[in-house]
Amino acid sequence: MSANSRLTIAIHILTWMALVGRKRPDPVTSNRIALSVNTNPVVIRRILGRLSKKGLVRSLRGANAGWVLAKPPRAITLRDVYDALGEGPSFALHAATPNQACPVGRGIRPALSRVYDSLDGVLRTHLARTTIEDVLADTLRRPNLKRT
Amino acid sequence: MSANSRLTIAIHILTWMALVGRKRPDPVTSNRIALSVNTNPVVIRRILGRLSKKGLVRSLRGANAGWVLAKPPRAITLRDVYDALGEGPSFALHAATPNQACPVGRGIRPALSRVYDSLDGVLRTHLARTTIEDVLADTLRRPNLKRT
DNA sequence: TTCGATGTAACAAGCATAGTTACATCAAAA
DNA sequence: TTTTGATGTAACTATGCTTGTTACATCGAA
Repeated sequence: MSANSRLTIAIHILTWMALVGRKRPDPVTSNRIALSVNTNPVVIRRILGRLSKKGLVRSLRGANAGWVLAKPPRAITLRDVYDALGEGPSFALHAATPNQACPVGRGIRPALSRVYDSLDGVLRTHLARTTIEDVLADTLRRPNLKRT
Repeated sequence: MSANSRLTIAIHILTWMALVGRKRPDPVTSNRIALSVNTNPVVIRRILGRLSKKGLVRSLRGANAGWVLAKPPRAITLRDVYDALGEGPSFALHAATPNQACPVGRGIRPALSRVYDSLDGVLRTHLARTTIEDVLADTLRRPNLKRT
């Protein structure tokens, strides 16, 4: 392990909401979601907060409070989720500034930034090809064929 | 920040070795490399160790000891470097096993694994298109045009 | 007004990362 | 054969991120 699991949790949340939303459109609580994800409701709310800032979900308050999808599952791509989380790039540059007196130390950071930016673009383009609906369908496909 | 910088350091090392190797093919020490990267020689040796296991560099011992590239810079792609480091995937699955009594909790991990594996493939395909020679060329290009 | 959930701050435990010291090992050169 | 300087790796530390947790003010429909 080394990376964080926030994208996984976010997709899990949205996929679960998509499934539940098929039967009733009522808002769901962070508590119920946490039961499926198996974590603390605050962890769920933290991520839902980011998703709501980007318009993927909405929170309702008062009696019958909770969360609802702001778009149909087919209109939410994994790229939307990735962008909503606003994580930094997958690869970090140097922890300490490299030697600026060295030609490589001077020029490597901009060169690598370009590589990493390009990678991020490829990543996001690829993520855009899968929707929450796709993930839900794939998630529900497997458990049925229980033969090994 | 959040990700590690080992890929950055590894590429820096190889790029620096490629530049120095242009003038003389002599082995270079982890100490000299560390001066360009601005870190501790042990950090350099740790990464060189992984690169040598995958045949990208070779270490020489005795008098005049040090490191040399095992291939020309044009024959080393960033995918080779990425693979040599053997880092895990960019996105982690759940820290705690999701609720297996829930259809989503049960099926989401295999579904996401497929997504992440596919992402890794795209990533590596893209990395394969850039060589250390390319990075060196790009690294040396900028510093000359010092106008702002 | 009540009541249950949101939204967020604050803190703890566990890990990974990067840096550092120390030292055994090695092999070419003298 | 001895010297010498660098490799290769273990061990430890400081720092920061991640996740989990408690606590609580805020909100708004019933």
